[in-house]
Amino acid sequence: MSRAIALVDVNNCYVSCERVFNPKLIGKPVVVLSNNDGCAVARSAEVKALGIKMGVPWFQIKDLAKQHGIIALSSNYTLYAEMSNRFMSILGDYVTPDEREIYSIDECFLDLTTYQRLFDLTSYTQDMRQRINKWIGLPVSVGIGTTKTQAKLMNHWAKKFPQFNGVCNILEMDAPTIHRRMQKTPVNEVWGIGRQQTKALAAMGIVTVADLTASDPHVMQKRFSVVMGRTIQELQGIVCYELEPLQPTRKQIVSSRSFGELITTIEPLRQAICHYVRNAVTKLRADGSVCSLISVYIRTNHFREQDPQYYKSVSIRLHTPTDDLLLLNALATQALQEIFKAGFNYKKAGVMLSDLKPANQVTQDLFGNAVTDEKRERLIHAIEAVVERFGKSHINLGTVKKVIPDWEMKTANRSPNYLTSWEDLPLVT
DNA sequence: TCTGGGGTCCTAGGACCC
DNA sequence: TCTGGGGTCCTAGGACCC
Repeated sequence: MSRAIALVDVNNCYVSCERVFNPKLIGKPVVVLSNNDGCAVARSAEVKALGIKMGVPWFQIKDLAKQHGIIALSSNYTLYAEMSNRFMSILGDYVTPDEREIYSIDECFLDLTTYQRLFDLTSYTQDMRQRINKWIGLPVSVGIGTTKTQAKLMNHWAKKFPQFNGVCNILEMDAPTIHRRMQKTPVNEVWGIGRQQTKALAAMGIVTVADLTASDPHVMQKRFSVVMGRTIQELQGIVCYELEPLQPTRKQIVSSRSFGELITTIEPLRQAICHYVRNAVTKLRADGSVCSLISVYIRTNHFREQDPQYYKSVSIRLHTPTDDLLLLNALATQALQEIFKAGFNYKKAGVMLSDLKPANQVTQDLFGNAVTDEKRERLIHAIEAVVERFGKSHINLGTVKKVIPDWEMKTANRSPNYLTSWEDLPLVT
């Protein structure tokens, strides 16, 4: 029995969500705009038909929009998140938790391998589509393949060819048909192939999905990257990416925003940064994490090439990981003062919290640095091994490092390199 | 005049330390 | 005093994704 991975996604997600609550928008050309109403981030089918691309600045299409009666809405992410929860929860009725990977706000991978025995997968997923539409009013498409990359491609076909009626299943297609459709699909539709790669591939004569699928993954991996090699294998049906049902905890939290107007002085920047820190710390605490590094950046408007440009960021490392708002705010303000330069028109600023760790796993080592329980245990074992081999008088970080070669020595240059006594060792709680 | 925000992964060079 | 190698950290930037 072959593996069967489905990708279910909401068509024109943000526009569809808005239509659920305002049915007058149905059948009309609608766009949803980003913050500051800057760019189009979602387009209805009617708008796509006018040739308006994803992410175009609103001011560039304003005239066209007027001409065709396009309705522009500011985004409402709280609403979209709520609709997303309901969508994912309905999918949860069809599979077990470890057969579902929530990939983004509007996309979900499902492992349907075992369901092939009991159901026809096309009708099974058609049932999902209908239920989602009936219960929460969202239109969805389904692509089914043996790998995630194939499922993504099938999802694209499900939208592109009306005869599929929203579900495209590669397992039901014969090889010549697949090949013919791949020949007609441009290579940039493949998951992981962006603008730059498309250009580089075109220079080698690879322009369609069929071309890429026929290429040698090992040769291409050397020429491009390991990611490219995997993408090709996945297109060929060789699994490189497993389903990841458990959301990995994120590694950084970013809070940033463009300003509606240009800023020249430090005070409004300070207020903005203060706001971003609060925003990021709220997320940090919701995750139950603490951070060890805070970065702040400010920049001018890079679209205004005629203006003098400035971009500067600075990071501050914390001795002890924290989620303390006041402390992080003070550090961010200090960072801002370091990088601020008068004489520029600032357009954007941001704060990044990184080196995140679960708050409950963090303790301090004898230098006052935070270590996870796991690391501390390894340190203690190493020291015990040193004592056993060389005796107590030889306990120093250098010897410890001989026992654990990959032990991080980053504290060695700021703190005493030598332990003075056995009693200095971290306590085991 | 007006051009989003939040992520991941990878690479490279310079400063600095042992 | 001169030399080299190995390592970390920081900054910057590029590529991709939604």
